[in-house]
Amino acid sequence: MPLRVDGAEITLAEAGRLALPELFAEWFAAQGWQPRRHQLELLGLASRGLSTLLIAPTGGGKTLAGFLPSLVELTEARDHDQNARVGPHTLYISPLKALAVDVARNLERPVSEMKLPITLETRTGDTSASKRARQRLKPPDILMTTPEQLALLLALPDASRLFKGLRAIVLDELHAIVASKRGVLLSLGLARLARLAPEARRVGLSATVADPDGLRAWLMPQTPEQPVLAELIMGDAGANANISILASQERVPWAGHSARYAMPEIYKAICEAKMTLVFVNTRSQAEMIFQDLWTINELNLPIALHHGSLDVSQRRKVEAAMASGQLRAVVCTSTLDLGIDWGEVDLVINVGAPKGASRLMQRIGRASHRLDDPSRALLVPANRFEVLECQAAQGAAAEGQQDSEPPVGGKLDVLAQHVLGSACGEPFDATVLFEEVRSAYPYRGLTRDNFDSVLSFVATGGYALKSYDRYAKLRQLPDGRWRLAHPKIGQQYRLNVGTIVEAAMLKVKLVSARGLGDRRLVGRGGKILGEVEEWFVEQLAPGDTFVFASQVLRFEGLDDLDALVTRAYKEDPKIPSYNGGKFPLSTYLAERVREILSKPDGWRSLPDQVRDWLGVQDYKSLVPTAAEMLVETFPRGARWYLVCYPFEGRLAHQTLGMLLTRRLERLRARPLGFVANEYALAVWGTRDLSLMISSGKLSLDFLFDEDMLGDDLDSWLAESNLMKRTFRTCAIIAGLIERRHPGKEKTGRQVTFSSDLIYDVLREHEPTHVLLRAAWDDAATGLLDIRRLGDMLKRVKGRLTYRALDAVSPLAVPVMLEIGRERIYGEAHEALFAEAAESLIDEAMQINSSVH
DNA sequence: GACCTGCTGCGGTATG
Repeated sequence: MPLRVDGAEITLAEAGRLALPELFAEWFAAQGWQPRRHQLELLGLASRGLSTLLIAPTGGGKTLAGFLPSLVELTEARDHDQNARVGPHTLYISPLKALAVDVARNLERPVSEMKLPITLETRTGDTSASKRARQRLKPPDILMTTPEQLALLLALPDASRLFKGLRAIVLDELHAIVASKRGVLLSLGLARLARLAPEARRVGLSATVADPDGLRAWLMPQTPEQPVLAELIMGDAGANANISILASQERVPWAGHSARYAMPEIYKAICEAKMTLVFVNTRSQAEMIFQDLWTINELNLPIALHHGSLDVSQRRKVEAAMASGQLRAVVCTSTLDLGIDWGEVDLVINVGAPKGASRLMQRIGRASHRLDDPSRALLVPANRFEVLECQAAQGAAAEGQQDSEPPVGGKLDVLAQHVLGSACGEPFDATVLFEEVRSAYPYRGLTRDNFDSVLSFVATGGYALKSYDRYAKLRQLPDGRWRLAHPKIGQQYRLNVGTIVEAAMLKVKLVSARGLGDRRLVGRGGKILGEVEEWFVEQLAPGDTFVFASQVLRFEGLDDLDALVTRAYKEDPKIPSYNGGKFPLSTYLAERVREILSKPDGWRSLPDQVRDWLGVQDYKSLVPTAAEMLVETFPRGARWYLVCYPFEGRLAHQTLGMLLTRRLERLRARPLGFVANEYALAVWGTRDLSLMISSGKLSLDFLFDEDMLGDDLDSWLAESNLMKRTFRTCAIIAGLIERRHPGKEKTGRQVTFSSDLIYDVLREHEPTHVLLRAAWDDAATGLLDIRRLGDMLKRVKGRLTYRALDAVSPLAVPVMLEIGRERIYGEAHEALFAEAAESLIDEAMQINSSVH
């Protein structure tokens, strides 16, 4: 893209000389670099005090671009009141502590090489208390920190003094942060900064996203009238990624997610590359694949493991080994999605469903540092449906389509935390705070009513909890402003700041043991290997074995918050299981999968086995077009099954399943249970569903009508454990329940217990409590995916295609195989037989049976 | 005997 100055086209080098002070231009030249276009553009906008969103792929000097204007300003003392300034000139916010440290280290080089008169420091939870205290008195020019630390800094009594001189705020990995409650908290911090330092410009650094305007608005203080957008700079796109799908010689499984069939082929790809990242979707799968690779690792390649449940020290070791080029492969989860570029990765393997085009592109981007090198990636589908999903993702990548998550909207529990934090500094005026909060993009639509109920919750606990002293956190001064009820509450706030709420975890401690049975003596001291979720350990009996931290361990017993284990040499261990989040199949990829299905001409590019599968489906039942939804009924054993294919992801299907069974119950169809996967939903019962439909007793249009969302959702949800879990998170974030208290850590069980208790009290006495509403909002957008379900029901209205079949169809096999594998709603007490896979597949693929 | 799903991230301060 040519650059123009006063109408004349100029080269980048010339532009660099124009915009960059000589000192900087020389330094660039000494590196053998030319300033990139986006770096110069950002300099230009920053010099006019404009806030900017910079979207660029990794490896393009994006971070340096973000800091360049600050370095120049600080060097040239364009900043007039520099001597008067007490606080930092530039604030850098990263979602990862390690990234803040890494960026600081990278920035120190130009600063020291050019001998710039600039101080820069990091401040995270790892920073020593003494350094933090010193930083308050004498802050650096550039402070690099996390969203949580910003909240803490803003809660200091001298926050306004500290930030008055702030000139720039750099927000790294913005696309990732806005999609979480951490981003919501950060947006409130930014709104405060906008009041303390109205002149500070913002720089957002982001990967490519689906909707840049959403991020541009997120960056800016909003006014009620119309959205205010930051400037936008698009960095040059990198070379297109070279993505292939594993063409396996093996049989691709009908269901399951292990991808074990492909292990030799994955190993071969690792052997042929210099350095490979193997991304998987879950921690337990990372453990499993790592084990499998080791057993076939004939060449003894150095292969490592990296996921979020491993101890930090273990992870740092792997990272260091990677950076110094000692490893040939790392099996990892999304821990390595973001941040630092570790080493010279030249191949990315993604095992299992990609789930989303943007997520996949982010991962693949890890495979090239240099902009002009195409990244190489290999997708390994774990089952037949995933072949379709991989192809959808491959197509999306080729077209540069994005499906990144939009910013999370204003949450009431996060607001409650912020309101409390606001009172920690100086007393605040409610109306001033309300206006400030509304200038944060996620809260632009917040009503005064909602704000007031949050404020009253923080002040008193709300109507139902008013009589308990401990929930009264604010007092009103005679002039109407609000202050903390007690200084102790400020300390409580600081200890519990942040929006990350973890499941109850136990540390896994490797100890020594002697003897057998009752005489077994187990040591108490040992090395911490990492953490597993409490509920998993609760299922273990002493003597059980499981794989963790890439070794087989024997569970010995509990010691307070530790699970004691010893080394074991048994075969068939249990795999540790974590109850983590679930990434749903993105709507965008779902659409593409439906497109692929609906165009038989394109099936040629699919592997033979997958093509045959779809071919038989087409012959025996039907392969739906992109717009319609296929519903099939068929008998099997003593039951009748109804299978539908919305392709909307497991979460939405679970909710649909729950609602459908309730509706079928009312229609006297006697449903017994349902099971869902990412693509389909199966419901079954004892009555002849085909007959009910053909005789008009059961109308599919009625069954799938959108009004079902109003049906029983509320009553069902209120009773469910899911809602209690969600409430626990909101209650912790809002400060109703403390996770940490001076002097004592709470166990997960204690927290859960008090949370359940409060939940029941509120449900009975104050069903409209802010936190119940917050929890409902989270459940609706998260675990239940109600919006998506609603959109789907709208989409398929009047477009249901129905087939009454004699027997199971090929497309139904994967979801049918899920039966017996998981706990089934509605049929908890009935013993379920798992479907015998072979007979099910034979029946589905038989083509001489009669067809309706 | 084959089969097994479910991510990541942060976190205090004043005083002795």
